[in-house]
Amino acid sequence: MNYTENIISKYRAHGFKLTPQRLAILKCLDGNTSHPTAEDIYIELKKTHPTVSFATVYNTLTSLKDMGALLEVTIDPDRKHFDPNTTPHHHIICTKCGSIGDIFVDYSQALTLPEDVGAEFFLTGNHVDFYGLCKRCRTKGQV
Amino acid sequence: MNYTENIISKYRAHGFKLTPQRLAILKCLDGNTSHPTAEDIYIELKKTHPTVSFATVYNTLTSLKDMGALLEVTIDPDRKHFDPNTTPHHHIICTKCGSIGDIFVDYSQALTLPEDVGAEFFLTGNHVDFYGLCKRCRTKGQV
DNA sequence: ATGATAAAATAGAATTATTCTAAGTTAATA
DNA sequence: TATTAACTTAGAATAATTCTATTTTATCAT
Repeated sequence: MNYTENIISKYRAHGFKLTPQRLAILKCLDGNTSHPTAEDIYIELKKTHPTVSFATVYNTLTSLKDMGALLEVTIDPDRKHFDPNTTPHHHIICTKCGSIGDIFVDYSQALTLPEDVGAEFFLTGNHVDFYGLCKRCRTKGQV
Repeated sequence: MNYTENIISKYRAHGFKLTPQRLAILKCLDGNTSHPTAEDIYIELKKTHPTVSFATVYNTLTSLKDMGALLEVTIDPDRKHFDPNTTPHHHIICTKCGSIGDIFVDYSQALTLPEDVGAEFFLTGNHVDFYGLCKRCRTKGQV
């Protein structure tokens, strides 16, 4: 069962409607590793659904988040990005072009807290951001 | 030389003015580990400088960032937080109360990229966010 | 000390991302 | 096919941040 099919059954299970707009948003997100913003999705949707509104995009994103089928990525200080891949992973960000990539490695073993903090804090997760220059930006020369 | 003295000399070196508002913002930031937002700082400033404006707060924060004396922390999806501690470190976030703590451990040795990614990406830094429940929220029971 | 001046502070308008609202539309079900 | 709760829509509202035009002031040369 792929992403879209999986979520369609989740929508049904929750008694939510399967509207053309929602299906189009799912199609846009399925396998999407570009970490789009709400606006990216809105622009993409406009192509097939010219009357779609931002409210629908945000509403759908919220419903997906609520069902655990979408993650909000807090990396860009200016806007929210979204990630349909909900398996735990980390991100690698190009500080020149802003592109975001995925890193599927579990670093939990190595990421131990200092004793004093670890004794007080109930740890539930971690997330690593890697910074640097992507291949394209490296090649194309300096800023 | 402490934080405030250090920055005062940087301001002088850059030919910037040392205004009472800026000095008050420096005083508010010096040794501040609470990761305040612009509004937090604005509210604090109001106590001693009732006519201060948001523009002054933002302008000063920008000048500090430009001088490398302040870091913008992108952890909260809804607003920017600021950190006067510019030595590399990581953060620990309570998912219940939103408080942000500092972790001064260098995990770089352990945070190696997968070969294929590492070969293409010029890595310059990393940042770890730890998630969980702080002591207070653990103790006070469930949400 | 004083005056000149570039830099900064201020109030409020503008911008941008996101959320809300009210009214019309529709998917799902009986 | 009718009913209805849920959805979509346009546009207003909100909130964080930035911009603008004007007034004020820290600094420096005198």
